[in-house]
Amino acid sequence: MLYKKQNAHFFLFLMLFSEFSFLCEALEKTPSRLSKKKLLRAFFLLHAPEAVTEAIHFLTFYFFHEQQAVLFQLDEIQMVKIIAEYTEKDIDSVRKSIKHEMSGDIGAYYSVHGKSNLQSPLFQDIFREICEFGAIEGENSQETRKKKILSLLDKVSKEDARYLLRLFVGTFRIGVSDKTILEVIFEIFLVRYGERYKDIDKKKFEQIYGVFPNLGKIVYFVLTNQIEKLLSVEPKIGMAVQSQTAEVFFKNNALLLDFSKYSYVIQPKYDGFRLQAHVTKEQEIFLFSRNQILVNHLFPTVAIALKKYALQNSFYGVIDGEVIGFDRLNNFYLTFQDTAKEKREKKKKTDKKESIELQYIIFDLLVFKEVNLMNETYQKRVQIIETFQEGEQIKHVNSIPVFNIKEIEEQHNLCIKNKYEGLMIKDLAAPYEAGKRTRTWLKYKKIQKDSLEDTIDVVILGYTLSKGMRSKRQMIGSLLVGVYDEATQHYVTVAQVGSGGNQVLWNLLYENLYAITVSSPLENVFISKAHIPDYFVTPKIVVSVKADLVSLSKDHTAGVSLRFPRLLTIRPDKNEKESTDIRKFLSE
DNA sequence: GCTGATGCGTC
DNA sequence: GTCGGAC
DNA sequence: GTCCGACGACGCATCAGC
Repeated sequence: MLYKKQNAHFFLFLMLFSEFSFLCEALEKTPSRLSKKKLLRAFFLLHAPEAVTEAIHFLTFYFFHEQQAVLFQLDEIQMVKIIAEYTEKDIDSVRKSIKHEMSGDIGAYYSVHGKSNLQSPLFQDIFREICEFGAIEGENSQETRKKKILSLLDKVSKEDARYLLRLFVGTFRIGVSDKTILEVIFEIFLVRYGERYKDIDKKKFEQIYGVFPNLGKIVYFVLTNQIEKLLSVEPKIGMAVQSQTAEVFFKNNALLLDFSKYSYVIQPKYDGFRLQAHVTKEQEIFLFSRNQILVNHLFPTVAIALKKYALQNSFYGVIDGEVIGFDRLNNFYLTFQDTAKEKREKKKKTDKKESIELQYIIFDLLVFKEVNLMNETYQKRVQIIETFQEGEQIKHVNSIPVFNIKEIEEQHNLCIKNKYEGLMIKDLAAPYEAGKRTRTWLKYKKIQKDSLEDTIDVVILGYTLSKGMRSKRQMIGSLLVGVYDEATQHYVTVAQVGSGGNQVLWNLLYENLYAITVSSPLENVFISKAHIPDYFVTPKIVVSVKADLVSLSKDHTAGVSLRFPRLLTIRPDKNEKESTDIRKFLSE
């Protein structure tokens, strides 16, 4: 009996890959989040902690090779070729089948048409092999990747390959993400340790995850009874904290603000890149992106300037802020697009304009020396920042107190006039909530104010089929839209629109577009290679869309394009030539 | 060595 | 980034 | 209210193929 039990435990430690893919399949089929959580919990409790850790890493795309995140760099067309070759089918028919019958899901295609294969390898072996993708680079690397995929396909059943292939193309579509997994881990904790740690709630778990964003390790601590270790997690200089983000502010949700109870400040909203800077006691600099990726190599000048700043202020700790290009000569901030050009990878600096620098605008302080400030009020954190002296490229955000909506409107007008993206409204009493989108930070962008003014009418030139879950509700994934150019009598494209619009609208559009679908575009319709849709239509139907701004474009044939386009409604009252001349909105 | 297509990561 | 759908 | 995954433009790096 004892032998049998030990044996059973041994067996469970050696989890099969098929067990993992069964879990994925069950999760995918279950619509209810509650049921998904039940499935996950049962799975986590059944398997050994080491196996669960790796399973969670798999589910959250967390693969490392020599401390580097693994990138698959797999060309989707290449993937189709591999599958076609392996299953001895014609490439074009495979491609078409994936698009039309499988909602763009290469994994689903393979689970039906793949090679039958009864083997089921150990999960940990597959996991290890996946990590090895991180070592592949350079010339002929696509060939090496191809071989690796072929060898993996040889090892797993066609059903199991479904999630493997989805991993490579970057989507699981099982309706489970980190938040759900964290909840499950918390529930396991509650059952096991709830009695002993009565004051530990879900919020505490979220806080831990916020400063220690590694679900695999968190579950390992819980499953191996290392609760004290887990609960003592603190933000650590050198380890990225999850960024706090803001909710959108609308005129009609201004009720979120309670001026009688709370104090608020506004700050200009800079249209650059979020940057979290860590300075160690030894003056070592770590720069992290919004998604906790180390980006020192992208902003070398910021790192140098920060070092000076730290030295000057005897500072070490963790800072949050925004990095944005600034033209010193002409005294203006660069557009987002231009700031992006200032990022440096391996590129040489030859084209660099002398008067342009990257500024780092600091707006929060999470750790100062040995002290964790995340649970202090924002007021206190800002006060500490203001005791520091600004540096050459290192600036402090300007906070202005506001006492009513009218003042917010005034400040908003001012910010727009000064070419900021808008403004941020921050609650001075709030702590820093790592990884949360909170109402203690609100973003108020230009578009939210002048929504009517910025509505744009465009004509539909083509459409592309929807993928994944969306394909269960509607045929269309996105519309290729453009404008009519009077001067040249051409239709030129300005955007693809796939966000916005409800199911009813999209299905109505499909009915209308189906009837005017043509096999090739008319002669006066100009579409670049980068935007060839699945189907072309005769220019006829006009829709109104909303966008944040108009920017210069290389790929859209209008020469300009819409940033963050979303669908609003059909305009049956307009004909194909009555589109908005959006060039006049170009922001520079 | 150049070009075009594509992935990755930012917003 | 925006957005709608499902819970 | 929260979570999830559809969908967008764009710049840079990378690599296949010429």
